[in-house]
Amino acid sequence: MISSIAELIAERMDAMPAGERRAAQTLIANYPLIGLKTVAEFSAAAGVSSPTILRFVARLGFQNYPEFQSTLQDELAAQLQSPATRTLNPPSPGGGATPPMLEATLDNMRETFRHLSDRQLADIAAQLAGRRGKTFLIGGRFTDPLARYMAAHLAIVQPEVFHLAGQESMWRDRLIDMGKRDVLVIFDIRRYQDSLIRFAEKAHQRGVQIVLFTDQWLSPIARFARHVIAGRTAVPSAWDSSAALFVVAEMLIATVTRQLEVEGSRRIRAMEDLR
Amino acid sequence: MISSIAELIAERMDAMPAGERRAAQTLIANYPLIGLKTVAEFSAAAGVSSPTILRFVARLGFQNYPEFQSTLQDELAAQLQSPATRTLNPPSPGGGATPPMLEATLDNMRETFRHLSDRQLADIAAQLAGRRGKTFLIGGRFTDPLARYMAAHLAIVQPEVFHLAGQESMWRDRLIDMGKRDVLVIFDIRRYQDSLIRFAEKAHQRGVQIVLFTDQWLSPIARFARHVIAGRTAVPSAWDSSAALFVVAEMLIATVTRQLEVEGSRRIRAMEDLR
DNA sequence: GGAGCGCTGTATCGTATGTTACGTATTTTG
DNA sequence: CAAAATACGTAACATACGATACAGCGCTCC
Repeated sequence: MISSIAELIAERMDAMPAGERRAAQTLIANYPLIGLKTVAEFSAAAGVSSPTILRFVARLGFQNYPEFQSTLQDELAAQLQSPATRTLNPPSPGGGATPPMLEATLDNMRETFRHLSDRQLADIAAQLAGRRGKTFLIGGRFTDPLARYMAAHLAIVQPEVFHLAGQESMWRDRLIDMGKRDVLVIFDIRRYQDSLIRFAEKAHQRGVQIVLFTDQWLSPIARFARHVIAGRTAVPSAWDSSAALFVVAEMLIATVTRQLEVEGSRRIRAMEDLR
Repeated sequence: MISSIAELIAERMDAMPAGERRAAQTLIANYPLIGLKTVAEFSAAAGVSSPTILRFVARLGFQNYPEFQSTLQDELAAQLQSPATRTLNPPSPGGGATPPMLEATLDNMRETFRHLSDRQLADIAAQLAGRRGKTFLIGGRFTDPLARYMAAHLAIVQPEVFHLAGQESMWRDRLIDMGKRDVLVIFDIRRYQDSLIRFAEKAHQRGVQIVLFTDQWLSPIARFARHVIAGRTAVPSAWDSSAALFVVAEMLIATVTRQLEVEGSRRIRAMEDLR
């Protein structure tokens, strides 16, 4: 089974004429980036003419150059998105091999945070801690527990935190209470739920600031969101993993708590007195 | 010092208008491949028009789109040629190293799994997948969302999965339905809740098999539990982290799903038909 | 409430890019 | 060694891509 273009080339290289073989070699040498550049650049790097490059990709079975490039890009995307192939990983102490699923989860978290700036986290935390308005949280079928988890914590350090639960009609009616001073935290990963999208749109129209937790393919809600957190979800399982989003949520909780330290601890003490 | 485009974007994202921010987000979400495609494809993915994409790259300081693409390619080339620098020197967009909290969370997971044998996980999964009895899930104040999350998934691949919600009196009465063929999954970390402990004890007396998710100090429920999963919870935050337990839960969900593959997929198909 | 500014999308334009035709060079074969 | 076939590059072509001008719209700030 031939999976990558590199293999395909290696297999047919011998059956190629001299010029095309040079093209093949230069492509392998700096794989796959040369193939993503223009035909002119490729041909210059290989020291052959443009038509030779085109004949080369034609011989590989592609209809035209763009098709060849698309395939290369897809291949690259697969490589980048599953860093499982990465050789360097912190060696698991104790000698026991870490299960693939844990491996993937840890990678997901690292990847997620790699694309998440401190600045962005700080901004979101500030928005949540800024006590000017109310905070609403809601999630989809599988992610609603994350919304609950976050709500459970935030509700302790500050007032006016509401988790939107129950039937759609229930929380849709809560829109009436939302304004531009308020924040709506939404969790939505594939398959994106229409009800949530509609809700987000209406909230957006009312000027509500939306913080979206989604996957790397971005829920359509991203269109309405002030802040978007894109977590990696791919794991060797029948389900997507929300673990990375969970960790981001915990970090936000921690940051918000720290910012509200003074009032927060006062609240907590008052709460304990109430028991 | 700004080395990657991702950093550059993270820094200027806030100063961007809505449309360009959407472009930035989609680029970050599938970094960097979208940026290597044509302007038309990029704009379609971001849900904006082509000129917005061009204004976006212009704002990043590039003279034109090809220049932007070249920079992305160079960056990618550097990454591909030395995969070592990728993990050792993770170019986090914020410019800083991995945040301490993420560091601690990752450590927690590794530690948690180090003390968790495959055998134990397999046993628990078998217990959950063994379809002889019902499955109940419940959690404490902060961990109940984890119970919900697990219940949401398990309920799809097998029947008779119940999350115990609402007031204490509610689920206490459900004890009547529980017997020795049933499994009760409990999440309980500090500060351990009396109500949960009482509930676990009564369930144990009825012969219910208890699977306990707790922290490293072990909830008192451990005494009644058939299986105990002790997750690390310490992080530099005012709160404990449930992330490790979350990951264990996800892994169990995955394993159970795999074991029930045949019946599970039949169930899923039947469910989709019902829509 | 009105005027000004800034952002965004539509439509058009110029051009760089991939593609093809054709002539020359090079190798292969009888 | 000659003749044919294949390979390669030059040059002309068409398409699709990036770039730009302009108008509509919403937003902010007097």
